[in-house]
This record gives sequence, C-alpha cells and structure tokens, in this order.
Amino acid sequence: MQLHKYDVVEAATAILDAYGIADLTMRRLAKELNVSPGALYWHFANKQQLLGAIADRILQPARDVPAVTDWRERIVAVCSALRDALLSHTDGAELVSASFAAGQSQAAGDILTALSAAAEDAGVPSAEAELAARTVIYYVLGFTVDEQSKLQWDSAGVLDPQESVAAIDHDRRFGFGLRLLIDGLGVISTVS
Amino acid sequence: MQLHKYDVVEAATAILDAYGIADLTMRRLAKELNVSPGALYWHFANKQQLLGAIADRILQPARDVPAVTDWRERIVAVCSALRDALLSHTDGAELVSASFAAGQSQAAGDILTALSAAAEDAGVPSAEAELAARTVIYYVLGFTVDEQSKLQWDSAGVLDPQESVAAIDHDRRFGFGLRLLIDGLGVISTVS
DNA sequence: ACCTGAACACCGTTCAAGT
DNA sequence: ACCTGAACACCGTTCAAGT
Repeated sequence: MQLHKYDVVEAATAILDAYGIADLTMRRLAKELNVSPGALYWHFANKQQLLGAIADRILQPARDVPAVTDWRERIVAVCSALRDALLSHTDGAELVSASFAAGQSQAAGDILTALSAAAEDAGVPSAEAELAARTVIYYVLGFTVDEQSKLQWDSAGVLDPQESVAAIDHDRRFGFGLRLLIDGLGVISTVS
Repeated sequence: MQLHKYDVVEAATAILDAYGIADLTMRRLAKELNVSPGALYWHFANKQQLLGAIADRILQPARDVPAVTDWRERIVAVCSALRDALLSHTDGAELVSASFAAGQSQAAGDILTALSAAAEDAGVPSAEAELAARTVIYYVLGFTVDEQSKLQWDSAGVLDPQESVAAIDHDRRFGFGLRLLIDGLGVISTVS
C-alpha cells in the first residue's frame, strides 16, 4: 500500500510520544513505516518540513478556540489551549518552538494571527499588533518548554522527592505571567 | 603545548562567528585545535556543556551593566545589553537560547537574577519575581532569534531587495515589546 | 594528567535505477 | 508516480593504550 503524508505524520507523532524528540529521526521513522529512508523525501523536502507538519498536528486542538468577544478572555483562551496542546505530546513544546522559529508551522502562524487580532482589539496600533502577539507566544512557548522539561524529568524519577516539582502550581504560575502581558496590553489601550 | 578550556572556547567562538552554529561540531573544533575529537572530552563532559561555556563567553558584556536605581531603566539596560551581546556573534541568539533552556549558562542565570531583583523592586511578590524575569528573558531571546535570522538571511542576499529587512527599525520594535512588559510590571505595583 | 587512535552506533540527504 | 539500494559525507561519544 502507498505511503501518504498523513501516515508519516501519524507514525512520527507516535515515536515522539513514546520516545521523545531525540529518537525522532528520519531513519527510525522510515523503519517504523517499513520503507527506506529515501522514501520520506518523496513526500517531504527535508526534516524541517516534516517537523512543521508534526507541529501542525500537535497544534490542531488550539487552532480554533471558540471566539469570545472580550480580548483579554480571548488571549487567555488561546494561550491555555496552546499550552494544553504542547503538554499533550512528549517534547511538544520544544518541537513546536523550533518549528515556530523556523517558520515551518502553518498552525502557529494562524495562532499568531488570532493573537494579533486580539492585540488590535486591545488598542495596539496595527503596525505593532504582530509584535505584541509574538511577545505573548514567546512567553507561552518559553514557559511551557520549561514546565515540560521539569515535568518530564520528574516523571522519569531523576529528581529526589523533596525537590519534586509536583507541588508547584504550574497553572497559577502560567496565569500570573500571562496577566503580566495582558496588563501591559491594557496600559497601551489607556495611553494611546 | 597544553589545551585549556579557554582556548577551546575561543576557537569555538571563532568557528561560530565565521561559519555559524551548524558548523560548530566537536570534530570540526578538534581539527581547528589540532587535537583528536576525544581530547575535548577531557575538558568538557559533553557538547552541551561546551555550548554553555560559549554562551557564557557571549554574555560576558551583558553580565555587569552599571546598576541604575530606577527598575524600569535597569530592565531596559540589561535587556539592551543582552540583545547587543547576542547580535555580536553569528547565531548568538540561537545558541544562548538553547543553553538557557538547558540550564547550561551561568551568565544567563546571573542575568535572570538581576532581572528578578528589578521585578521585586517593581513590586512583584518575591515568589513570582523569577517568573516575571523569565518572561522578560523569553521576550528578548525570542525577539532576537527572529531579528538575527532575518538579518543574516538579508546579508546572505537571499531576499530580493524590495522585501529587504534593512528598512525595518528593529530598535524601535524591540523597545515597543519591552515597554509592553515593563508596563505590565508597573500595573502589578499599582494593584498589590 | 592529558591526549591519541580507533572504534561504536548512529545521522540527513541524494540519486540512479527499478516498478 | 513512487520507492529501493546504496552511497556520500558526516555526527557525538567512549575508552584502551600511550606519554
């Protein structure tokens, strides 16, 4: 039977979830799909492009959050959905971070657009709305990469119990940083 | 003559500046130093640790910015020095970003501490000061990774002139995003 | 203490040739 | 159109053995 982009991305996601990003190699993926490594290059130009497709797959649940009118609520909804999506896959935050920086994820671009619109609603001049949206995404990605590496270290049992991270209230901390940004956006609407 | 950590970091920085992070391999570095690849592992436990040392070298100029009393000015001074340091080396932002996420840069930790102190001065409760500082660093790293990749694409002549990035005022944009964060911190001092 | 030589176990990517 | 086989040009890391 023929190989389709969809199957490749599914198999790649399965490797990611089970073994992490370090084990997500073209050769390993090809083996899992019972094809030769070269076959993957018929469907994807290079590894970066494939990672972009995986990023899109991971971000699917965060793409269309129900549109709410209040821009503050909308930012919170989008960012929470984004964080949840990243935490749903092993090394998800790291993979999406890299794909976002490389400009390889369509879905990440859509989320950026949604946040830009929210920033404009907050009163940010349209010339700066995308930068404001990027600032928010930098935060969510940075925070979640950190959080996830701690969570994964913890579940791997590397830390001794007393310094376990389980006690830390990540949700509350995430909200605190997000409020910081939303407050900053709020000030702009007051000033200009 | 003997190999010292210092020489290794200097040679690595030279490769980085001349050829970029993709060419900064242990084997290539060993060749440049006229030693066998294994020799590097006497001085550094692994590549990550070496990259951390390079990050420290890059961040040197940003480590001790003159202490100014006003916390807003202090954040601006630290972040500007940080961005300047990153832009002074090819792929500097990307390398430091990775080392910061991996917790391998002493200097990045110091900068985090300085920003935490500024956040406390802004009125952020000490339990959240580090998160506030991290939020600021996520912004500077994210922004500068983006900026640098555009600058380097441009100087490589990949873009056609009409969409050249030279016209974009990066300084102004950097300041805009930074103000967003500082305004957010300012609100906290007002509320609590 | 510090380094070499040589190996181990891999990588991403390309491309003529096959079906 | 889609894939195989095989190669190209590399990686990071380890470790017995040398000095």
